[in-house]
Amino acid sequence: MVQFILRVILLPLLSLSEPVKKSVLEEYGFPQSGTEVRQYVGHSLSYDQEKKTPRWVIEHLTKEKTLGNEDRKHYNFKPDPNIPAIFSATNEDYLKSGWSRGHMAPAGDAKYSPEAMAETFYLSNIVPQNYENNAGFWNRIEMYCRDLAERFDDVWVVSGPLTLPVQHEDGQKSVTYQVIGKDDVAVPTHLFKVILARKNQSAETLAEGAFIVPNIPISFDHQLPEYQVEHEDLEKKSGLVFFFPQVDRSKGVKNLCEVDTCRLIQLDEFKLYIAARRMKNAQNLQKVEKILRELDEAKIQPDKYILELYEQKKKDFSCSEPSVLREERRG
DNA sequence: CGGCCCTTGCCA
DNA sequence: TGGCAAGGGCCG
Repeated sequence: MVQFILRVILLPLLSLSEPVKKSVLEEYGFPQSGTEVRQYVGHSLSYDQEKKTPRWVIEHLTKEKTLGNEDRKHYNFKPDPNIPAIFSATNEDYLKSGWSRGHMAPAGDAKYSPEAMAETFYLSNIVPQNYENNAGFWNRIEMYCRDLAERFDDVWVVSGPLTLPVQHEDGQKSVTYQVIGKDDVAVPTHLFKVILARKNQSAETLAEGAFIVPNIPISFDHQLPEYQVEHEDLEKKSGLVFFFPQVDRSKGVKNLCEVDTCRLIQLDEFKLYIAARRMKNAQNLQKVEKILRELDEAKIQPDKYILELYEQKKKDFSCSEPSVLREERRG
């Protein structure tokens, strides 16, 4: 009888007062990693709350999206309102830091939509980038991607920062990277880009290239294939998997630089492009003349497009009523 | 195209 | 008065 009372009545009571011990995980939850994917009009990203930069940014580029007249001059960099302030970079972090605010999803890919363009200026889409790299080599890659969208129907681009290890003289390896501003925004040692292109929605035409670019000045005599790496190599270095779930890879993927050119614009072409841009925006005859003079000094032959612009501008500035600027030919 | 910086003008 | 937004000039 005593045994019965112990076993059937007391033990259950004891176990009720002393329930199965919960794990710390169950009791307190777990650290919120903040690795969820954020969706914007023109791009999606995973944000790195420690580094105060994106981890990766993906965009779907089409020929249509490269059209449009939205002007980046009307937009400013600002903290992403969707990211808690303690995890966000600020403009002050970048100011006089020696590093520029480099877009991952380029503003030039968002000219079709004011919302999309405004969102590319959120600091969640920005990493500290070397000035010359940003305006030069990286810019040329972005131009190549837009050009690629002319030849392919769908282009997906994944971009992001890397902090890669270096080997020291004693053979040991370590990861070090600069941080800037009061928020310690991480300066990447390298940037990566994965470019996937497809024609006519057919898996047979899939072509991909993966690239790792050091965050330093890279002159115009360098070309994209120099920085191409194996898909798996980038996955290993970045800790990311670039699998593009919406894309059928079963038929295999070709090497982008074998199927397409991977040719970046040359210095003369670049200067001509810049000159045409400036010509379009020039507000008086003196500036227009100066642009042509500088081209001449650089021994660059003006092309038909820029000469047409020149003639149009001359007319506009001599007449009292400027004619409406014609539709631009170049994106 | 990619950026920086200075001036202006507005408002609390 | 100081801070912010917009615009213009400048450079690669």
